[in-house]
Amino acid sequence: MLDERSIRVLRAVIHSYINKPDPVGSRYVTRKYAFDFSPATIRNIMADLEDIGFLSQPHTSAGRVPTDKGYRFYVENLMDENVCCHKGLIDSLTRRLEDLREDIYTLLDETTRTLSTHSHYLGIAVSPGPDGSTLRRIELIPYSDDKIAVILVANEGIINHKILKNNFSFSRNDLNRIARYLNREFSGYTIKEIRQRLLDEMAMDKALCDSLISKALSLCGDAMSCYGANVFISGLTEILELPEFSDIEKIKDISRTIEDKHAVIKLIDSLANAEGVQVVIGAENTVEELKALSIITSIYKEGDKPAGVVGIIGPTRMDYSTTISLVDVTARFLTEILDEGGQEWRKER
Amino acid sequence: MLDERSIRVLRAVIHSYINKPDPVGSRYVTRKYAFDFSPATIRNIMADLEDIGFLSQPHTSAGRVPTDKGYRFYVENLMDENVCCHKGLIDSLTRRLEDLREDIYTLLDETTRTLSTHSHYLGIAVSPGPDGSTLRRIELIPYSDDKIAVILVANEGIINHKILKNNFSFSRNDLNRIARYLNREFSGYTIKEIRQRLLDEMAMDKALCDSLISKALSLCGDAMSCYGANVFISGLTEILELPEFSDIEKIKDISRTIEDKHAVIKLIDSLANAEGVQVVIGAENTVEELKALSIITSIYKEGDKPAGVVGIIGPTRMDYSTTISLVDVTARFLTEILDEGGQEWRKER
DNA sequence: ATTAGCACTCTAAGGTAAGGAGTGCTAAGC
DNA sequence: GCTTAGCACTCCTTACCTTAGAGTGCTAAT
Repeated sequence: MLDERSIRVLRAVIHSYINKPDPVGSRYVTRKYAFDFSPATIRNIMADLEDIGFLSQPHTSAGRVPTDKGYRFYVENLMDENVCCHKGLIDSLTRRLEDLREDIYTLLDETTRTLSTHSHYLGIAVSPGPDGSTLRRIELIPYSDDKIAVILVANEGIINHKILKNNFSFSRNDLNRIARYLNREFSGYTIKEIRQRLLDEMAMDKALCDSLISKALSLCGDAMSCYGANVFISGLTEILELPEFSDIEKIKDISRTIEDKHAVIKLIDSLANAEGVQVVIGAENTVEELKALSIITSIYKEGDKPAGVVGIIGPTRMDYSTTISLVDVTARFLTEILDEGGQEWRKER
Repeated sequence: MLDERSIRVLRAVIHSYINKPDPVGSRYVTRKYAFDFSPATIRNIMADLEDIGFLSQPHTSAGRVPTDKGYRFYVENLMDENVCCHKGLIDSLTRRLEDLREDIYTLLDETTRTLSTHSHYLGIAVSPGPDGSTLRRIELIPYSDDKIAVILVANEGIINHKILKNNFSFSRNDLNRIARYLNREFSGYTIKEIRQRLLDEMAMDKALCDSLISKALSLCGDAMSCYGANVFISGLTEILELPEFSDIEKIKDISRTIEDKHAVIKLIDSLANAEGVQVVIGAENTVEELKALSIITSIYKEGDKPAGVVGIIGPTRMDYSTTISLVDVTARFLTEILDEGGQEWRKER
């Protein structure tokens, strides 16, 4: 489809533009990227690339700028794949996450920080959703006369606590018995499975009436409802430094978007199913406010189950090859950390 | 020091500037604020106010702008105190915090959101520091072969969990015994007191060697170390709308500051000791990046002990009287909510 | 003590011109 | 037939100038 020369030119334009967001002209390309042709020839090639839709001109007498389609082609066909030794990243990840491997919230928070300082874009992470993670223990603690603290300890270091109104006023003894029962019945299952079983058993139990058990089940159900995924985003300071965000309006768009966690979760969820690194470029995005941005994500796993998502949000002219491998490495790193924690538990079980 | 007329002028200038950040001129003051004097007279008065340092001119032929010192005088002497029926605020606080009263983190997060939407500035909150809060229960849960999840349930709905490397490998039975011991010994004391007692007892215990107890104590000590205050900030979108932040550099300053939680905590801590609403105006601030901003805070309490701080960060030309009472009302509201939760517990004890 | 009048200052906005970067096209060269 | 030098053309950017307007400070009159 494209001959060697066109590809060289496209690559040159993209690299130049990634480096500095100024339209790149034919003369500049010949000089900077050591072409054996004159600017005029390059101009012809560029005109062709514009016809295909890979480049565009901000105005008649300006240089060329890559389009989303151009980036897409670049990412899929002509990226340098060899940028994979993120020594610095691995180092700081290891250093910063060493002590956190069991508390996934702090861990993800630190991860986004590290991602953003290394990429100079926004680092994002979504914690494992409720469904996938496996319950280790459930603990019931009397909190006040009519309230109970329920603590769910799941895999991946997730600990979720919740304080519930207790309509039945259990004694401490009751609570212990309920806790023992719940642990016997449910630990080792995923939250999703437990929810399902709760539904089943409560349907059955309607007739049957060991009231303590049915109360226990309803308690457990309450505890697991609205136990949602968490979003972490950091690096606003980083992207404020980028020339494309010298316009306040763009910053407003972004800040609006990232303050609305629901929107982010929805966005990320749509990418959470595919294996490997996902790249969404500019207008491919479904969220209006982010159509000027690119998103690179990858899932991390716990054992063999997908757990959550990490990634980076940056301008469309981002340094794809570096950033993609950055995200890739980070996701693998997280998977590894979670595995270490998980193995012990699986062994124990 | 100042005659009636000067005060009227100062108030007029400040009100006008708060409303719209344009230098205000003598003619405008006479017209808008119905003075019986000519612009020339007002000019003379303004010149006097400038001499005292309450007003200043951006440039020779511009109107006047209040200085930090001017705001200070305004806040201390001439503010309308009567803006105190924040019906809307109370309503949305009540509505949004109804179900959260036992989980202080979510509660504070929602509080900052509410504060920022109502004030259109940044809402901030700092959760109770470790020292003041009272331990209700401590719970030890085996997490994996060599790790223990320690869960501290404190007053004010704080639940803090932490996963510790367990160097002694306790059996589940040991853990239960340790937990029972710790609860008997320490529940009802503040974290600060417990830390102190731990130090004392461990010094004594060096000779004495009921090893389980000494291990328990060291475990407890670990759990309580680095259990720090948490900062919540929201409303970036709000302040982006303000005309004074049309300059990117200012936004950078702010975003740098609020991404650095340590700096914020340090800042807030310096205000946490005084009773009532604290107002820091512009350059009175010690943090370089915030010298263009004002900070209004108030402590909220749990029982009679100061628990944490809530407040608002905004431009120096903020609407002090409204904002101050907003913060005041919010702090009282939090105190009330925490009290409801606390009373039950104190009764039970 | 107050104020009308006036000269003066400074900014913000608009308009024009020059400079420059880059293009597309054409015609000549290899 | 592909390449390229040359050239006219377009459009943005910048600087500079001008003008209008808002506001001041001073002075002299009330």
